[in-house]
Amino acid sequence: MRRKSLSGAACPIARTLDVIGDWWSLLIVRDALRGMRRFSEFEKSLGVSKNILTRRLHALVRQGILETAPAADGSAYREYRLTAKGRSLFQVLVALGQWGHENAAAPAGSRMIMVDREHRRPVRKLEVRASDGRLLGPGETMMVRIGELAGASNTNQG
Amino acid sequence: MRRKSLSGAACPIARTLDVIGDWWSLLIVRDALRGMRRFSEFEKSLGVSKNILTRRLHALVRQGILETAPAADGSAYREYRLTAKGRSLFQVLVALGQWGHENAAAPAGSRMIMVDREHRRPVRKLEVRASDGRLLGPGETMMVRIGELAGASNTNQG
DNA sequence: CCGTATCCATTCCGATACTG
DNA sequence: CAGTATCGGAATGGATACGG
Repeated sequence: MRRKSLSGAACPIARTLDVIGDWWSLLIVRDALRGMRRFSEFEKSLGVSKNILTRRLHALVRQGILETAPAADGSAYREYRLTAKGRSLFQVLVALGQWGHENAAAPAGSRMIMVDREHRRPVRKLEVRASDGRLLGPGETMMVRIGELAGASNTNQG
Repeated sequence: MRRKSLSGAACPIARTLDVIGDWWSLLIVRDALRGMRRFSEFEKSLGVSKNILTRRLHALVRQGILETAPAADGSAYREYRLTAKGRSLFQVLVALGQWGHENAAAPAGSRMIMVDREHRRPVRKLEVRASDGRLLGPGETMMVRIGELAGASNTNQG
């Protein structure tokens, strides 16, 4: 039988899960927060097949989390942008990232990226300094507090 | 073909979704944070059939989010308690609740409950005062900030 | 009360092939 | 590049019946 809808639940947690409780949606939003807009970007990042990417993208648009616009590069295609409603999922992703960081082992060699909380995009140029003021170089690590971390990597699978 | 596992993903968000990305898990954790421990409590609260509740419960135990212990009431059965790992999902639920509160309409007449952040349980006795110091009574509402809110209701579906 | 065991319907995901 | 159209396999959810 069909899965029960929770869209009318009194609990806001349940209602949220009804909207973005599925697997791919949050990963798409994550990538969108990183600045991705084009179909092929999502496809490459997620390693998902076109048909289900299309389905998820359309579902997110239907729910007002993404919106389409003419592609910025002038091509005949559209791009997918987060709405305000979609951007506000940022907090959810921070919490998920933080939990995973602390409770699910990362594969060797993986790295985090920093996200600009104000502009809600990945920070591409960043100076990181240790407590003694020394500038950290590539390969060095430091602890960061929740809220500064949105989690990500440079691989193509998640 | 089979859904790809993200347990080895470099991104902590993806790893988290691999663990608790499914529908029921977070709702069970939510109820556990409210103090529920017994099979029948979850069953009644979620309105889920026994067989899938069993499946989800066991999965959560396997992943170290819940653990079983002899029932506190001395009966022959077990109860399910959150581990530290499970309790730390609190932040995720707060974020989900906050988003739903702001972006998914609540049905008429639904109410929120307050959660004690330190003990991570619902607050059963609570004085709520308006900015002028007046004590709010039943049926009155006020805005609360994220972090004070974990979302819930008094219905049996979510 | 707390499950286990079946059975069925639906949904979801992935591969592949095809199109403008 | 950005999809659409099928297809099959697998996991999921729900109903129900049964047992300790």
